[in-house]
Amino acid sequence: MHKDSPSATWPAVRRKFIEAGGSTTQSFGLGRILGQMYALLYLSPTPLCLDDIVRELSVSKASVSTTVRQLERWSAVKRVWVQGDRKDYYEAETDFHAVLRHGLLTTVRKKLDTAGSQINRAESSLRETRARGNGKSHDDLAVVMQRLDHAKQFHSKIQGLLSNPLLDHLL
Amino acid sequence: MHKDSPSATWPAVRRKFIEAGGSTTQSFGLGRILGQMYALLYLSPTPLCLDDIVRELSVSKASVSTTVRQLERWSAVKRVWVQGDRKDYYEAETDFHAVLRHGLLTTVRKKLDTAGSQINRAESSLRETRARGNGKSHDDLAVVMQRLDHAKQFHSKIQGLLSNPLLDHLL
DNA sequence: AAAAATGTTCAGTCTTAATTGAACGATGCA
DNA sequence: TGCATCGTTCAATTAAGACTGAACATTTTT
Repeated sequence: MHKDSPSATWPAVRRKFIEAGGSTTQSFGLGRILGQMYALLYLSPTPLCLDDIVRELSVSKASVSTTVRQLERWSAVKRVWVQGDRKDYYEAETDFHAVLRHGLLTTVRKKLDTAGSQINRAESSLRETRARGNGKSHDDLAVVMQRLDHAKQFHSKIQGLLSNPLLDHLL
Repeated sequence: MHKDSPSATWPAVRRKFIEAGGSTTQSFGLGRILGQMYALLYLSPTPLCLDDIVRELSVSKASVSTTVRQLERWSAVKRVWVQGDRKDYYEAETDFHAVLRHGLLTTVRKKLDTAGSQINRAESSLRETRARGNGKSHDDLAVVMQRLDHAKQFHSKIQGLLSNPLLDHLL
């Protein structure tokens, strides 16, 4: 009998962690590189430049360039200045709370917005349709209207929750 | 000048709504059919069988079969019995609260779980590594350890939040 | 000014995962 | 039992979008 990982080397541990970050973001539908890159920066005690990242993750510079800007938009990483080097250096934002609020929540909110406006459009179209008696029985239309209302109501409840200051408190 | 949609027909309104559902779920990384199917059932005053859905969405029966089971697992639809028909009929669960809790939250929780266990594994590996002095400066290792701890802490905070009864209250 | 270094953009490739078609097992029916 | 109806499964296809290579714009260095 032998122990599974009796003594992992530091680079091995790091690689594992980065890989884990990648598959996590991948499982959430964001790309793999996003997570790998954030993990890499998160474990790095010093800021890294684009080519560092290219080297560490062996991905194209194009990917790094676009992904780093995505992470920046989410305030998950920030650009930092390094003495006497014109390269751009990046470090991870360690305040997850800020990342979540500024990045994830606003993204979700945006998607829910477009969904909501489509519900509204459907509802008002339907209201017009109902005026003229189009094919559908009156009872059926009533059911549908009631459901659209229900959906609208739920939608705004969620929207409210996502911008509820109480949520910030819980985090 | 003319009004944009002065009088949409009922089938047109419905198609729009279904399409909207599809693109919403798609934008969240779940397939397109999932949303279309739920939207269809949600607007239907009566339960539908698999072939109804195949006809309405013009998708393969295979897709309908697998997707309906996914929706069922999330308790987003439920199977209902129809007098003297051996086909399976389905209707939408209109209690979004239940769907969210039973479907979405458990899914997210599961993904966070695997992420969390990977953080833990990394941390304990690193603890071992630190015992022997492997390459890295002691200060750097300290920073990394501190960050892994920080991540672990945040992770459990989120896990807690997701199973917080207070969350149910807010919904 | 030429060359090098750096970051960005975009058309094209490649990977992942959604979707399908066809074969199958099961269940009811004549 | 033979036939029809349903639903499921799985290998294969297809579509979506992640990722790349090469060309480019910009700034720095020689």
